[in-house]
Amino acid sequence: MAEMPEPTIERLLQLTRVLDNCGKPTITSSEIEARTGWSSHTIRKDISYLSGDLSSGTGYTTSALKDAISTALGLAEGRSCCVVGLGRLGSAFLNFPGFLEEGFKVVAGFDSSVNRVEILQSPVTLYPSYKMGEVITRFKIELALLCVPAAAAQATADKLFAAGIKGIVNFAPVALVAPAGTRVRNVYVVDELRALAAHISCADGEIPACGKDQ
Amino acid sequence: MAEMPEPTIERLLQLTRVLDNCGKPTITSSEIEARTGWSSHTIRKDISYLSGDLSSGTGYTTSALKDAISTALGLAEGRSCCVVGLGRLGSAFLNFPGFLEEGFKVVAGFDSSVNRVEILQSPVTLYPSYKMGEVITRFKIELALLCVPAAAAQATADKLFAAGIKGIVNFAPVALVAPAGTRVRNVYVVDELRALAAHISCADGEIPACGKDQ
DNA sequence: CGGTGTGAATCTATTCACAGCA
DNA sequence: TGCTGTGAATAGATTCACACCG
Repeated sequence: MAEMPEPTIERLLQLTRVLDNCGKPTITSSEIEARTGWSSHTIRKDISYLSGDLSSGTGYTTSALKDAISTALGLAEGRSCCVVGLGRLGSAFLNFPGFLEEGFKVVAGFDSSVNRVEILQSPVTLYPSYKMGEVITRFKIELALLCVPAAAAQATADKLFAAGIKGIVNFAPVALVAPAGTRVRNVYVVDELRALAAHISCADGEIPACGKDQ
Repeated sequence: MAEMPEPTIERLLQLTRVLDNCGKPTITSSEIEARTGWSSHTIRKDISYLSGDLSSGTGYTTSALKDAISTALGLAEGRSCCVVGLGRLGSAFLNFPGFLEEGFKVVAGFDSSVNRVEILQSPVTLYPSYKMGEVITRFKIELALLCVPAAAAQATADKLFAAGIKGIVNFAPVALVAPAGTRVRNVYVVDELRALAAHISCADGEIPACGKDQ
């Protein structure tokens, strides 16, 4: 079995969302094409990277496919994560049930304000930021949701990586520098709007040169 | 000037974040490499798709580069957008100043609950959902932030596209089907964690086949 | 020289075409 | 016949190599 291309991984990740909402025991590659816009060829190729007994003659068994993606991508492991920066966004994550449902356990929250750490009600244990290193090591936390202000984002990320964090979901509008072997994924709504706007300009021909649609 | 590859567009969009936070009048491709992980070759190639007088002999003039990206990608236009679904997330967007700073104007909010529309305080005019088509046409709204529950997401998206919306930022954990000429960008934190987890598994060698790092 | 700009070469991903299976 | 699975062909993006400019 060959190495999975990066885009394939991204599509398989998305594909589980389609399978969750398809409501049928079986699904064909062309049905997936209709729901995603990816060509059935691409989808079949993507799925061919997985192993297992997936095609019941006609179409794939949705549950088997979901499981295959889950194990192939190492999503069945139940990883620990933490929330860093307990402002409006960060504290909302403390009470969000969706993480557990997908196998992620939020085991700690951090904030530089000791006061806030003491006052906030939360089902997750909260710590002042200076305990980050210790707590991350102790609970073997691998992932972090970084919700601090932009100005503090890089410094905080540095501490997280030093403590052994492997991946950060970054909510600050800043491009973080990250050491080798780690990953950052940025979530910033304005940037999503900008990406959409770029493609609109392109489609309208307002703009000289630009990639094509879908 | 050739067509811009899709990945180039994505990187140029990200690049403005680096330029915003670099604090210098000029920046070289290798400095950008250090801050982003993309090779200086790739960056120079990306920038070569832009037009204008960008390289002052040594390095690029940051402000000129920012402007060039902005015009090349059609981001200088001041597009109108709306918020659909005024729950916790949606109503937070009504008061968020970051959109305007980047040239996006939130001109309407919609919710299926007439009651909620009447009660909510907001700097943005709010409407009941059945007025979506009319309002979107009247104000030439091009973009939507879709913050409705997962079960309502596709139906609402269909109405938005029918009304002429060109791009949706989707916060529901659902893969939306979208007509040709339109775009959807998904923002869902759990999926970001899953992507990180997939790459961790890969790096740890826990998983048979998988793309490589960075 | 230390940088940028860009055609050519390499590497990667997608699409095609067809064999195999229910 | 309609679908999956996969090597081969095409298209696409990145990397390289070198000319060129301050």
